[in-house]
Amino acid sequence: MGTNTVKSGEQVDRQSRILEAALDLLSRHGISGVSMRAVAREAGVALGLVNYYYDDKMSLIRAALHSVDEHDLRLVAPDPSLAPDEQLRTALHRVAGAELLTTRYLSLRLHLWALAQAHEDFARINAAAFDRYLDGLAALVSVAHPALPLKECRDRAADIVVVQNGMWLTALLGIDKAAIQRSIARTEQIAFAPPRDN
Amino acid sequence: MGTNTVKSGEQVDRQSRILEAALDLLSRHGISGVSMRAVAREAGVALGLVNYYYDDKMSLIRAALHSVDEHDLRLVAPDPSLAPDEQLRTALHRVAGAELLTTRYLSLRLHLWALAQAHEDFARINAAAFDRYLDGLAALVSVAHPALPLKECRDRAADIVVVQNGMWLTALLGIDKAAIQRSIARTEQIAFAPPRDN
DNA sequence: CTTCACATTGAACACTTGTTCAAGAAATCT
DNA sequence: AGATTTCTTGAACAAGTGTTCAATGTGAAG
Repeated sequence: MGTNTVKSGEQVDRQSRILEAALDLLSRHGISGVSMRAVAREAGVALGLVNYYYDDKMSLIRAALHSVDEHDLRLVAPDPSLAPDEQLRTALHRVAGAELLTTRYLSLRLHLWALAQAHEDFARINAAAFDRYLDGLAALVSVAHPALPLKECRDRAADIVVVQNGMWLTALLGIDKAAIQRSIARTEQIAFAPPRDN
Repeated sequence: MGTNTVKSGEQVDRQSRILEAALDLLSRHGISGVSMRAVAREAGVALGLVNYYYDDKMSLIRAALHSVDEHDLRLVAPDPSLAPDEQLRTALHRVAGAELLTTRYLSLRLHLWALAQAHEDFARINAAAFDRYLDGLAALVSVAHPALPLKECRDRAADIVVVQNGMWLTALLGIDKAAIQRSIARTEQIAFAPPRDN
């Protein structure tokens, strides 16, 4: 068991090819474009193999959701090689980076949100991932702003997330880049604001 | 022709019952929950009648999209009975009002966005509606802030929309109301900021 | 009344869907 | 080598899909 022995050719293992195909179809055509047959075709495998690696269609979508959630979490992962406030600043800028503002990722995120609205099962997974993201962001704020009470850090993280979600959504609708840049500046402003004034 | 003669009973005309059913199903179960049969069942009519009023499934969804877009536009409609800055302020508060933060509307909006991502056809309609919304908001800003150049008004409107989209999305994910309230304050801050400082 | 346009029905069509399964290929083990 | 476990295939099935259409109901105009 353990890691599979490498196949003779150089092709990736079929299971992740299948998952990748599902992610691609989901981002391009939405959930109604993700049929087991379409996934099999896109991955270049037989229909039966999709059901071999993933019991259900549900399991397949769940795996896709999980993979995107993991990707999201990496956005707010601490980077010890940077100064505290640089960690926070680069994290805030990452959400408008080239890889992220790619339509594929944004579209994927949108379709998964929509899916979470439709199925209680996905809603739970999504909410949990969202909380972890919020925690990660709050931690970055706290490290960059040690004097700030934790409650306030979480509030700021929540405020930042609102703007970030707005940026993601608005980027999908094709608004001008300038508004995105101004919104990034706004998240920085929230993050690095003086400790409170009331 | 013209308005139909009123049916004997007090029930609404079937066409709008069908559209309403489609909206309901879309908001609750997403696009894959909207089958012609499900719509007919929900509306309490026979299957054939759905295809009688709407040629396609596409036409039905298009009508749903159109109806929500109209609702969106009404959010930024000018209200001559109010003072200019009150018009803008109430419009900004409306997006977090009880009717709007209802899950049904938000969910609908989300699923329609997702649909627009999947079908070029819907994408165009959606983009056009989005532009009209942006124009409406920019007009409100302009009226409340007569000295401000029009370009600046549009920029502020774009910034506000980013935050509003974020609020809508985040409300769906069930974040605390406090963050929403702070975000509304942020939109006001953007709208009523002094004319520029650089 | 008859006529006629409109509204409404549900059966029927061809097609796609998710899932199962017996069969076979390929790798691993003894 | 054979034995065994793991992959991989595509046919088959029942259920669901959008769309069409001949049949019927309904109410107003002639």
